[in-house]
Amino acid sequence: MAANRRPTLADVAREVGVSAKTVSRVLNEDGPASAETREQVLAAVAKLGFQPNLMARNIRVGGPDTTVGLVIPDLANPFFGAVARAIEDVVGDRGLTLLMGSSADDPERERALTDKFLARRVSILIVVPSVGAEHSHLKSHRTAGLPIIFLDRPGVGLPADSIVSSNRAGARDGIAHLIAHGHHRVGFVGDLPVKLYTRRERLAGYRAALQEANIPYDRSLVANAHDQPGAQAATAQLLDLADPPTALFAGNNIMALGIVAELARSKRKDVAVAAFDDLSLAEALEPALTVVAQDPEELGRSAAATALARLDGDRSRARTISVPTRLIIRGSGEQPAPKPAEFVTRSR
Amino acid sequence: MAANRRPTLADVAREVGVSAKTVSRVLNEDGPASAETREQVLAAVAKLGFQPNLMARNIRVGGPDTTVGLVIPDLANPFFGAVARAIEDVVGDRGLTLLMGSSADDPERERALTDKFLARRVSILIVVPSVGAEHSHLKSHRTAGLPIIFLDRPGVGLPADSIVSSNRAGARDGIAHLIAHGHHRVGFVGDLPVKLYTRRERLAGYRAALQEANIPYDRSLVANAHDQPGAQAATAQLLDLADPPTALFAGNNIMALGIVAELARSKRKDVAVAAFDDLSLAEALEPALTVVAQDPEELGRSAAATALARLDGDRSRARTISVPTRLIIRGSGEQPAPKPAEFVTRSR
DNA sequence: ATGAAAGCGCTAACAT
DNA sequence: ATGTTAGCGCTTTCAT
Repeated sequence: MAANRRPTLADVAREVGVSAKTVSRVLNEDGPASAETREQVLAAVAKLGFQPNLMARNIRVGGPDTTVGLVIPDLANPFFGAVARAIEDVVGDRGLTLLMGSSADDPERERALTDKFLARRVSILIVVPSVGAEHSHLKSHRTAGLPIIFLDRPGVGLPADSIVSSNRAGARDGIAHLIAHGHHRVGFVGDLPVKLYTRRERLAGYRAALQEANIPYDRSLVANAHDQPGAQAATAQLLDLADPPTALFAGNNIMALGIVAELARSKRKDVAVAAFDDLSLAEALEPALTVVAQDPEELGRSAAATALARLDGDRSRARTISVPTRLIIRGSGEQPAPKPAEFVTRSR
Repeated sequence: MAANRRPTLADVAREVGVSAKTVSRVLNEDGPASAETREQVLAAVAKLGFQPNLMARNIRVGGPDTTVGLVIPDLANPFFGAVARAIEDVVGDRGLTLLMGSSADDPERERALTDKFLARRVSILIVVPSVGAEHSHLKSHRTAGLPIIFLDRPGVGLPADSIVSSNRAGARDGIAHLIAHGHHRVGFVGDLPVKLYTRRERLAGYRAALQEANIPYDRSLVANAHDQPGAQAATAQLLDLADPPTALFAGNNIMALGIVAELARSKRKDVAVAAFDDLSLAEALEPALTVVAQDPEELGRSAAATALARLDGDRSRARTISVPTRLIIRGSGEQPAPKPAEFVTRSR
């Protein structure tokens, strides 16, 4: 009825009539133990419902916990879900358990979470840095041998391994694809805040592609949004411009949802579209959505593998690993650009 | 350079020239402490990069850890991601940290994960039971006062709170919608294994709707798949039957992806479709996808709230809470049923 | 306002 | 094959 104290090693030992150490030995398959003792101990464990206190064990053993801490911005974003699954697969093979929590992209929550993980002595810390977060406080842990990996975005104030997508090149490829189909006015719908690493990199790729095609950068073609409804509104606004874009590029998967939703709502099939990051239904859209696909599995695997190598003593310089993206052409980028008659011929 | 030992309370105490207990007092804002001592301690903590060992603290204090353990089948499924986010929001307000891991729907991995959580003395355990898992071993923990909640599916062998969607009624509504538009041959694409609780409940809803409309159950219209490609293949097979379905119902979000993908691939717009669980792009499809939407946020909130009530001493009988679904009609269910003459000619 | 000693549950290092 | 002692890093209890 009442919350009775949980049984301890000593309780089991008393039940059987042996010492605590003997029970410990049986449970950890440490030193020898007679078959009879073992059985009695196991029986008592089952009878009492004993569950070893891992915290007490870890504190005595001194080593780190067999746990990997992962901080992501949003549990509900399938991109991070895929990354997390890949990490879990890799570290699971080493007997490590993945524990994850979300920062909601808030530096304070990120700090609180990492502190909790550190206080729990995780073996590995993998963080998707929040905008505005600073990481120099992790320096001592890193020098003390704790592998720290930044994922999707680089950390700030701490030389540590980073695993990122090749955002700039990927975005450039996507934009170039649109330009190749005759589009000179390409809208960019990016996420917020504008200081976000991935956002900046992808916008840089956008500008690079324009430059390569000798198309001037027009600030009014760049829109921002926090979420899908915002992206939807931003799309509507862009298309409402006096001199509107004939093609749109989504800065991430959420922005893509907004763009696609708005084009479907307004029944606009004449706008070419490409998006950064793949969507599960991209192929079923009409036209099917052309994307710059990231490789979340590879990001996760690479992060986990790098961390494990560090755990095994790799003390080489911190690396930044860039995971390539892949342009998947499905059709939405090939909507033809309207005849130039529409606007004044621009010099080139 | 080498992995130097992490500083402990004693190290900080030595640095300042006070006792360990004084440092402890300052850090936990326990007893009194002179302003000067406090500052010195805080300075030393910062200087040494001291991070209290939470495991050591918990072991001494004896209470449970300020942690909630969540076991889900798949980190990359956005449905569970949304549920997890809702749980985190609720328990976070109580200062609890959500830790989650995935069972891959494997009873053994589920057991290993729950054992780890128990060994870490989580305050709350929330589990999406794997198929074939048995939970009577959790009984002693529950009687010892640990809140245990089953999510999405009921547990086996243990009376504990369960939070589930109203699967049966939801599926019935979805099927009834298809039948109302003239469809008498409705295919069901369900996930595997067929023993899965949600799968069984939704199929029961399917059968109930047929019965209410006096349509005989035709086993050949029920297909199964593990994943999206499987669902795609199953869809193709169903449509290839001599007497094919004129409407399809997806048993979950993944199956829906497969059905939609296959219909897009084969350019079949004449098949009516409805799906259990919403998809992010459902509105942008042509026709837009009619769904029986679950409420993952409410599932998560409800699970968390129930758990917290238990933590606060609620000792009432275990409840099963059913979270209603909502039929969202978007058009895909209203494709007209073909005239009976049509499929006679389709003898190829 | 601060400190000393004891102990949380467990295991390392020595016994026997 | 098993038991004893000490101690992990922290907090409780009781001093001072």
